[in-house]
Amino acid sequence: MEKQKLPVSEIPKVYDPKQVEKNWYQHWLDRGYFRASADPRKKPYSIVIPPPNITGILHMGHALNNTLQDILVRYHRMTGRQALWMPGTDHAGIATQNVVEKSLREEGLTRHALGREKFLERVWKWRQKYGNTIIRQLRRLGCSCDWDRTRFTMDEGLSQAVREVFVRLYEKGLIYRGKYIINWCPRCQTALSDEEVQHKEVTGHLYYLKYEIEDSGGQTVTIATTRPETMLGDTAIGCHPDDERYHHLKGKTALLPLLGRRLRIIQDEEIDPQFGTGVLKITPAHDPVDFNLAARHGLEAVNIFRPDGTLNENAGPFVGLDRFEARRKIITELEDRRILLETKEHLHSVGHCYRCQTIVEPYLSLQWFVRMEPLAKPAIAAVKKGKTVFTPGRWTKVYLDWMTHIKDWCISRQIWWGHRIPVWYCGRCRTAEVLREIEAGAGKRTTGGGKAYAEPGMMVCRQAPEACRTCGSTELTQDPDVLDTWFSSWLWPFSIFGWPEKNKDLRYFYPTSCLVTGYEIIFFWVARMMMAGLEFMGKEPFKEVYIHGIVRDETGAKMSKSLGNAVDPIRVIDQYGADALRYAIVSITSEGQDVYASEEKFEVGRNFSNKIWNAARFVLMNLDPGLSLSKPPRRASLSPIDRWILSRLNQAIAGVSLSLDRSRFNEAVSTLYDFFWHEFCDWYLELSKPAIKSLPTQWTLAHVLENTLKLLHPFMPFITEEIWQRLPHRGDSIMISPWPAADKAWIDRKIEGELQLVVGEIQAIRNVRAAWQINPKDSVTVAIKTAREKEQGILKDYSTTIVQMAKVSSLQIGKNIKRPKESAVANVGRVETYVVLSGLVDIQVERQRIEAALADVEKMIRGLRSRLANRDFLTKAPREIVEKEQKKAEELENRKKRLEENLRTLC
RNA sequence: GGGCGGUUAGCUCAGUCGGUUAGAGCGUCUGAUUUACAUUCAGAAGGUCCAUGGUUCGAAUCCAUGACCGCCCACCA
Repeated sequence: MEKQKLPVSEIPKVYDPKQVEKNWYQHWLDRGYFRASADPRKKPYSIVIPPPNITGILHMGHALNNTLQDILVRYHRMTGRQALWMPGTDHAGIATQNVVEKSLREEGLTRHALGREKFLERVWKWRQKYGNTIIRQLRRLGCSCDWDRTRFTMDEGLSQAVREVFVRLYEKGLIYRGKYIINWCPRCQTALSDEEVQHKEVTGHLYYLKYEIEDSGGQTVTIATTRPETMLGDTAIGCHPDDERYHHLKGKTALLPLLGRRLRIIQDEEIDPQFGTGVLKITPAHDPVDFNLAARHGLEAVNIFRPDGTLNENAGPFVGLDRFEARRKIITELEDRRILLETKEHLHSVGHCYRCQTIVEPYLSLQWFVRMEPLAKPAIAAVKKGKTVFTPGRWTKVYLDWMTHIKDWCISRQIWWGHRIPVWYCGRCRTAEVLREIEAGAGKRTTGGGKAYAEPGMMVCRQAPEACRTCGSTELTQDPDVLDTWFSSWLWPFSIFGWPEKNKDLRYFYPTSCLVTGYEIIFFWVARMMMAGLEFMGKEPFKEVYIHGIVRDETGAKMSKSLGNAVDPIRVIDQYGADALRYAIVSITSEGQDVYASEEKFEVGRNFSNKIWNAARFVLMNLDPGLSLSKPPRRASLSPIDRWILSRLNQAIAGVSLSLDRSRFNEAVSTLYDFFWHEFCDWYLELSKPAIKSLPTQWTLAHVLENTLKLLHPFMPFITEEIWQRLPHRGDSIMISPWPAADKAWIDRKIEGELQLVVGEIQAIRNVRAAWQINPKDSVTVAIKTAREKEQGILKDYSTTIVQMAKVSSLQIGKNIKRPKESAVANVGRVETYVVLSGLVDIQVERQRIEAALADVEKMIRGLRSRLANRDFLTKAPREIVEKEQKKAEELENRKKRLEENLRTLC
């Protein structure tokens, strides 16, 4: 974009982000600055985006997550690394299917009515229409992803990687199929992994039921349960073998109320005698504990639910009822028959579907699983050895705990949108008998020891086979299920580079440098990527995992669209600008803590943008057209004030770089805010006004501004580019300009210290003015004829400057006298009003002021003296601390003397 | 049941290796305006750093115990 330099007078007073953001983003795209490719001359820096769901709409969590990534990428790009940010989206199996099904419902359609193929066409269409919303929104945020490389988890290449991984794991004996209790969502009608179930504490009820013992003359046993409807599937009852209360039940049989089924009475160590009555009803098909007990004791499993959560034929008179309705009916029935003895409130946690919040049902069904333990071992080792580091470190433990107690991963989903399981079955080989055997194989783990799981007539292939390998039949059907969404996401860090093909990008950019994500997907995603990366690439997928907090609203609720409390980042960008949003969200994110977003935070960001804008406006207004930034003036020609701000600048460069290297984003941004606003603008800009015609000062203004813009660029890319383009810069864009290096030669602690003293003096004068209650309107009398004038060196220079600025005048306080008309005074700006004539002092007030100050100083001196008199302190504290304190004490003594002298002269 | 995080100004929060008189933003109050910026500037008020005990010359910071708030994990029938 060729930008005509506006005459300064036409730079608007208020920063307007709209056009600026659009133009510069397009400029960056046009010039290809986001692109990165393998370049052996440079060090790589790579990040893969946590792929947002295609159903996603940018929320504050995304804004935080992606701003942090963009900061890292932009920073490292400027430091000269080959920085790549790989973007992409996730097909989000269940979530997307739900969305499309919902839109079908509005048309009065169901996916079943439509059929699998037609339905998938609809999903693809939906994806084409809405699936890139979030990508567009990320661009508005300013994300510098290499968009040409954008991937989608259902792209052909990534799908191929999925099949490859499935087959390899299968051949290694790490994938098997089996009939187990899994988490079933009756609404989505699919299996869920353990991680996809959210447990919530709810107050339910504990029902005490009376079961009759067979042939015992009416003896009964009382059993406590939270889910009475599952009694219909009971096939046994049990107690702890050492529970003396129930020894008389050994070998007996109980009778199931309502249905009259005969129930074995078993003993098992796993049954807790403390819970309820100590007797457990055993429902193998609907409870994981019971399922295990049943496997040990050879009990039959009776399934009483249909996939949609209604009761099936096994439920006798309750067939067809919904599970919760059935619960109510059964309770009433049991009450009527006096089988329900007691109902107590009971706090327990109930699993909910993470997609639709329906209560999840433990359900016995045939599913595919990944055997995780062998995969977890290297993933544990890699983190223990520090190959991958978590920031903040406390997540290491969370990760390791989960990995150590890892359970097998249920990967099949009974939905249509996703990667179809690459398994085919031969209709001829799978006779009714074979199928019965498979069905009957509940609980038997048929694989292990490196051998592939096998079923007659089953083929696991990378491509659809033409014919059955055993009998040659072409009567083949593919497994109808699809894979868990995360089965493609866990390959993301290498599948996006074209794995299994070995190529330059993979070699150059893998392992990636940093993964930025929230803690809610450590188990879903981070841990599994570690396993996949180590298994298939032989290397950890990232050097660092940066875990940030969750964005909440002011009341602490997790922001979500459904709660209606979400602050829409796009609205914030429209209203305040992307830079303001980015600044705000970073400034409130301290390491790993959850953050609370609110309107006022974005206002602070907008105000900061505007401050930057106006400071730049001032500098540009005063810059000599011939000034060259690349030709620094001789050091001697710089005023002490110039040298002060240059020193401060270099401290800021060092501080910001260090903070970024340590991933302390909020620290970096606050350093910049303080430096820019409270040092550069409040002091330097004001003090530069009298010297504004001086070229060295102009150079300093422009130089400090330019370098601060660079430091700010990763955080606030748009406004920094806009201003930088108006400066006499070199190069095409700030985003590819080199990151400033802190030049130690410029850091001058002496000048900083001395100017701090002067600043202190000015502050003291401000205080005097306040104490005297001088209305500056009346009292522009300005002088700094203090003792300081006699002092040597910088202090004197500085005081002189102020005197010059102020144009000492002899106006008197209290009279409404017009301000002097000298232009110099007008130019002085705000500083002028701070400086006040000494001499015309209310002696009483001044004495009070000095006495108060003296008291303060004396108090501090007492504290210091007692410390310095302490032998332990002198011998045990580090020397530099002691020296610092001694110096401080001296300074205080001097100050005290001055104050006392002032007091004497007053009297 | 296990684990993690938090408790600092009226509000929201920083506070690194234990070391000056504990900071910021917002809010409140007082004042400023020929100004790059009212999306601005100056000033003031406002603190038992959750409690108790310990370590230390020195603790908001380290240790122990407890309280309260929040989160995560677990086969809490």
